[in-house]
Amino acid sequence: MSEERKNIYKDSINLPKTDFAMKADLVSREPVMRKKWAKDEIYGKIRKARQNAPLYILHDGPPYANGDIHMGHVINKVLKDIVVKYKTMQGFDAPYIPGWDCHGLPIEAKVMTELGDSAPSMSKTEIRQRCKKYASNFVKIQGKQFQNLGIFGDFENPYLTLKPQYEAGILEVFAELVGKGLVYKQLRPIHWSIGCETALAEAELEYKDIPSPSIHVNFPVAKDSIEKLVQLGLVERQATSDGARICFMIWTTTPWTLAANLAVAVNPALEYVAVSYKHNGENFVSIVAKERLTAIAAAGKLQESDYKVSGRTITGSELEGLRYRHPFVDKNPTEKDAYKVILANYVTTEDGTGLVHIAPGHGIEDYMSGQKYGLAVYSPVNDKGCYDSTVPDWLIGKNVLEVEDPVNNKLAELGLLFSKGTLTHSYPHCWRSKGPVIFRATEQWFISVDRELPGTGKSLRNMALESVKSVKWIPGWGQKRIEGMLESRPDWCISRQRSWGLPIPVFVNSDGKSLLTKESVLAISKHIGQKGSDCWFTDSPQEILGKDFVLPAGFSWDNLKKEENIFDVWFESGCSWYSVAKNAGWPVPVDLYLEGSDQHRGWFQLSMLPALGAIEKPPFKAVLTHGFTVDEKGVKQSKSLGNYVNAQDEISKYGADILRLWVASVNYQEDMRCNDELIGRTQDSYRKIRNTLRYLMGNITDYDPQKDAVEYGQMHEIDKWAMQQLQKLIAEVTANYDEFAFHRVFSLIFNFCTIEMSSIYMDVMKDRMYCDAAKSLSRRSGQTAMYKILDALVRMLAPILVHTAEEAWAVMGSSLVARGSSLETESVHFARMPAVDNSIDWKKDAAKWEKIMQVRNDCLLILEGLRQNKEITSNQQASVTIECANEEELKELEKFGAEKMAALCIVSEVKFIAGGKDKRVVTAQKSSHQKCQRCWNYWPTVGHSEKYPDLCSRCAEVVTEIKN
RNA sequence: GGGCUCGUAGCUCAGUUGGUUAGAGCGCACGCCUGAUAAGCGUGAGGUCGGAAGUUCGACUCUUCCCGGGCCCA
Repeated sequence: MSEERKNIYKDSINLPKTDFAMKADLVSREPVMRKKWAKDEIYGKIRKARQNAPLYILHDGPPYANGDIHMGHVINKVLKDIVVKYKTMQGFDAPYIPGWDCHGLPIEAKVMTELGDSAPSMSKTEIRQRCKKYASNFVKIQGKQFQNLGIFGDFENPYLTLKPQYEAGILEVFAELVGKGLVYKQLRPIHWSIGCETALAEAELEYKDIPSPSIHVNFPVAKDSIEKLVQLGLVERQATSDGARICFMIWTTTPWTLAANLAVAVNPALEYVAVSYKHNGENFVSIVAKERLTAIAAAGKLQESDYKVSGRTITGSELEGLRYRHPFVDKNPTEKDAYKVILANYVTTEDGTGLVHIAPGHGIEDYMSGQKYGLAVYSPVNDKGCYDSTVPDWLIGKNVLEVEDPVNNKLAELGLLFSKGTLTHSYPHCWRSKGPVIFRATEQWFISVDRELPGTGKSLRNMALESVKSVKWIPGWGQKRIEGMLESRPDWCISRQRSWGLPIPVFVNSDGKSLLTKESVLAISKHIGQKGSDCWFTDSPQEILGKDFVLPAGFSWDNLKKEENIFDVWFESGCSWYSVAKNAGWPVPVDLYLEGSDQHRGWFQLSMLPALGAIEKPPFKAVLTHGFTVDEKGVKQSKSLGNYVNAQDEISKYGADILRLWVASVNYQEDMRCNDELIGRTQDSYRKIRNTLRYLMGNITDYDPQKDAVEYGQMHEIDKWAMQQLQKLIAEVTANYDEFAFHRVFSLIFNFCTIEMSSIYMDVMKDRMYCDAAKSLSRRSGQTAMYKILDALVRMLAPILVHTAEEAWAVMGSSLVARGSSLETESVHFARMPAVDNSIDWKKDAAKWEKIMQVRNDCLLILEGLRQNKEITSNQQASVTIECANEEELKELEKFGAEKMAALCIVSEVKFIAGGKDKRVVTAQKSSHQKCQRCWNYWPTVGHSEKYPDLCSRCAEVVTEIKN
């Protein structure tokens, strides 16, 4: 055959042609697209286009305005964007207003570090200005980084917790809570830096190993309780008459807190015994945990022969309520009951005696137990770390860090110091003064979760536990999780002793009485809403409250002092449902909150409480949570472990669509394994999807859906099959999008591209698309199917592959994408999700096609045998005989047609015959026919044409037509 | 230590109310094609379902315990 003739044939073939490049080149292509979106103000246009559509509100949880974004941000924001884009494509008006948490300690701490030595000379207002600048800078940086992921939203007008208007919203919610009597002031232990005379947050603590005193102390059991111990059988009556000192033995590393001791805690489940021994010549019987006996004896340098253990063992729960005498405080300094044994689960046998000395004013657990047992929050220590006058004379005025010896000496003098040693352990220190931190109770503001709201008969806790049931939690176990947290949570401490935040709007008069009413808060909110919270530090009380504000009795303008506590930032972000929704005109509850599962304790819970307090409704209808990234072994990622994935690097290396596809491909409800390799592997899936789109596009360049469409009823059998598979795909993809099961969406689409399209349909269709006459009905039939598949695929991919879908949409051009609206032509993100064509019943033919595909698989397997024996190279060279074991099957296959089966298997020819023994038998051999020089098929009709003896009759016809 | 949660082939996922030899795709190996070509097709090898015990005629699916992760607390 001459070269010339070969070229003629090749030129007569309809090969795929498209501008949709095989190489994605996402890294350089994506930014161009984003610029165009920004220039065209696509987000604003989408909003406008949907302005009369039903609302779907996903309310963004504010990330902290600090640092570059990491994988956690990527997952969270991409998931949100997929939801928003999908809902938009389903016809909803789904706005997305991003927000940032701007106040709080991490920023203040960072700024203080940057300021260094100049910090102490600066005013609060100056420091706050720096903080504001710092936060605003990161809002810009992160906003840019989020948009680089292809996220659409109102990034020009995000909600920021530092905006005056937002702050006013917080105060309006707070006013409601105040009005309902939920806000109160109480002592509570916090970390206190003596050097800086300030409260410290967890983040301001530095843990250092230091030696501390380690002492075992005997607390004498009160007389009536000794009798009880005898009755319990723990102490022998003999011992009481022998004059032995019966004691509860405790262990502590902070002797200075003993002065504030109000109780002794035991674990209800642990076993306790009484041990008798001699100490400095006196007889003792001490109650200790059985498990700690040996260690205690060793600490007191007792040999095994030196002590005797009571026969009986009792559990801690039996000790509850027994009383003791304080070793050196004669009279209980508080108004409330004290000096008794209480129960606490946190008491362990890891160290100590199994009995824990409790000072509710000097430890968080102590405080919690104290609340439970109605103990006072006794904290006889002032700002400078010195005892006040309520302690015994010999301690008054002394610095608590310098009383180790006096306390030990006093205990020794009383004969109650069982042992004295030192212990090195990790202890918190102040990050600025570097000195050890103490726990000390100061006055804090709380929101009560157990007080009843007026007129409801319910507390916030009751309401929360009830309303949790009306919220849809995705996944479902989220409900159990948050319920557990709500059941056990203490009152919410909302005050912080810092500068960078919204001041708690409280005035105090000269008697120390607080001015905090619904009216006062609302008045302040009005002022702050206009001037911002800086005005709290600059304006006078009268300016802040307004001239017309009427002071309640007992207050006058000349004796009002501002408090300087600020709100816990969680209260600020917990009011976003109000501040943001009010401004945007959204109905509350909103449709969806979507955050990491750590927010069950955080934002979800702390949004519910203010909302329930203010409007008696939860702020959301549904809450979706995702897990966290772990490394390839499933271990938490951290910079120190070196298994950290830098999100910025990944984005700039692979492009946003790869990251997005990765997010969509994994089950976010669990931990997500993540490293560079795993993200890189997503490229393989991406390429398969991209090439599928490319091939479909290439085959419909000469197709016009307006003129060339073939009706479903007129379509080729195999095209009908493809159309049916498409309907099935659309139904399943949509259902999974609706359930936020994006990894199933991915898997469905990807498998559709790989199996139904690439491996079956597109392979089979080559002959018809390339070789049939360009305008033939058979080719148009295939094009119609391919067009519909392409169109649907691009739409279904759009929420995930935002850039690639847009690129495909653009290449497809207006002739292929127009749907009446010019906006739809402009961007795929205006388009609608495809809907199932109800006139196509994909379920009806499913069984038939399953059988046919089975036969096809049998054929391919036999052909592979021929190929390995080198009898054939391509399947086109083979003739296949299918022997059917039963008549029904034979009929069924004959009805389908041998020619179609040959096309489906891409072989020379297929024969169906009756036979086979008990199952279908497929045999194949090299075809005896000639190869058509145009279509390369070994068809019986090759040579039939006189004019083109090297062609099959189909090709001869097509070529003749072209020549004419 | 507590609450919630996860553990199916190298990877990402399916496995319906417990029921025949545990599936898919990717990756890998081998082969084919060279008219989707830094593409495409086929075949194959890989799990006994984290481990142990139990319930059951029968468990990846139920129970208990253990091991190893994660989030949140302490």
